[in-house]
Amino acid sequence: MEREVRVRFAPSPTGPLHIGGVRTALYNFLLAKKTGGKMILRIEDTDQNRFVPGAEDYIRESLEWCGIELDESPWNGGPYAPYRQSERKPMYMQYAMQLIESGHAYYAFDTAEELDEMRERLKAAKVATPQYNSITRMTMKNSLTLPEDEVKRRLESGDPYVIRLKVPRKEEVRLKDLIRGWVMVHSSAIDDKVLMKSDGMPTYHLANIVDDHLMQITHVIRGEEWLPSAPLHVLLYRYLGWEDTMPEFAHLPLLLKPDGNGKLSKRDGDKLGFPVFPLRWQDPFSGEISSGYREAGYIPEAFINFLAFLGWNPGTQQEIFSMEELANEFTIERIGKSGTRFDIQKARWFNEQYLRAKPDAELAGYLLKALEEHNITCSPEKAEKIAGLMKERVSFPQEFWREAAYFFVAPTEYSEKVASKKWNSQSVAVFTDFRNELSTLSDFNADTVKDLLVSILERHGMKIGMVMQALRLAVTGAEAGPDLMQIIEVIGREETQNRIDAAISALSQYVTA
RNA sequence: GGUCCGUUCGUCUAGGGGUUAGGACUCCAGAUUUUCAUUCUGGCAACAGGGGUUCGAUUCCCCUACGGACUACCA
Repeated sequence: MEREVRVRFAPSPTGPLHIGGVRTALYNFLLAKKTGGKMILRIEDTDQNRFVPGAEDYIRESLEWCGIELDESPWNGGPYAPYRQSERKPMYMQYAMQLIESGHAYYAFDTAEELDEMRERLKAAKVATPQYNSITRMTMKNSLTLPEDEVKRRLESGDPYVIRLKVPRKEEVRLKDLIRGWVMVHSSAIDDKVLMKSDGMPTYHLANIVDDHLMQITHVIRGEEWLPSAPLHVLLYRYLGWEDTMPEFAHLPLLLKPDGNGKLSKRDGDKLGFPVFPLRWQDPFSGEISSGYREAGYIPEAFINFLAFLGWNPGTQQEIFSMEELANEFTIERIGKSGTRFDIQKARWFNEQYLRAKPDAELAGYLLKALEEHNITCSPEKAEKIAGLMKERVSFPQEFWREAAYFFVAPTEYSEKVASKKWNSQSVAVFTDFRNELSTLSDFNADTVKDLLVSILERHGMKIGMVMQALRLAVTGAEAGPDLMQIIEVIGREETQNRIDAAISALSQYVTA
């Protein structure tokens, strides 16, 4: 009997959700969606010292923006609630006790100073990896070395203690990773990890295994940084007697810096000028602001498409995928093994593709919003037309306003380059006729305006190429843009005439002969 | 340092014992356009190195180099 697929994304609310975390969440979601399974979100807040206000809301809002839907979460509940580890605190101790009783864990009373001392001592003795393990634990203060009655006394008197896993001295721990195949680690490389902290909270390792088991998780898809501790997790499943329902593991390759070495960090975004977080974030302590993809103008579907391809591909030539399509095509087998260098250029390209695929009416909304902020009124029809003219020349929605302001505001500055090269007495003569005869047009649209211009040019013995750039300059002040006749149609007859008049007087110094 | 993971164009990648090693982004050139952009066409550009195995390795194995992660009472 195949179990229903149940995957989880388990972030810590210690700050804004990193883009790598979003990808991890996405892959989990995709697997759930493909298999008709369930997607669970669990908040791993076992470290009270690292709690950051607002981080949990940020996670929630980020996933919503991305279109990653949760079947079970702290916010919409589920059959295995609660979904916050801090609220599950009472559940963990019994499993730690179970491990102590079966001889797989023990109490340890060492202070931080004593631990430091031990590590220093080992370092001085040139031990490669100073760690609390099968050998060193015999020199420390724990229930393996202390007399039974002293352990009892310490426990009863409330001495601070932790519970550590008793990792065997010599044992091969094997683990099958869906992406990497069999991974083998010798138990001597694993230290006696703390399972229960002295504050009564479990560590990640214990809480994670207990919750994944209790929540019937079938696949653990997480970042590669967890691979080294995965064998430890296998041990935990084994000692708890849960090995037969242990989830499958898939460790995702990391997202790397665009340049240089190392994994992608917050600093890289600042340095290279792109966001590393889905949403804008203001640090509640320092007030520092980090930019987000949403605010930068990325369309969530494009962002998701881009993210999906960072380490995964469908094996076909198709690149544009909706969430539905991604879910249909997704398989863990097609996730790559090697780290992925982050390339913002590709994200931008995806955004352009999505922007161009959107209907003009929808795009008009972006423009309308910007216009509102600038106190400019505009009909939806006009905004739609402008959006249609502009959409193939912008990468982000906010550029609709930035690049198309001349549709609403007459130019106050003119491109020096075009003015000096194209503005002359001949073109001024043509424009004078043109602005006057515009009034004679009974039907004012791009076609009739163009016909008029062509006939005037014929009269002057000139070709259209000789004046178009100058006319564009007069009307928009810019060197480039969409079809000029369309622009004129949009801004209207009178405004066009006014702008030509203004340009003729403003650019008179360029007229030489 | 130790353990583990990885290595195909600048980047994301397909492929896989015998291929002109394919695509996408970027970049360059040409065509189209009233300009710019779009679009179209074309171009530059890769199997980290050394040993094996094999008739034949980019593909399989080993070593080296390089890169990465981990090495906390953080996750």
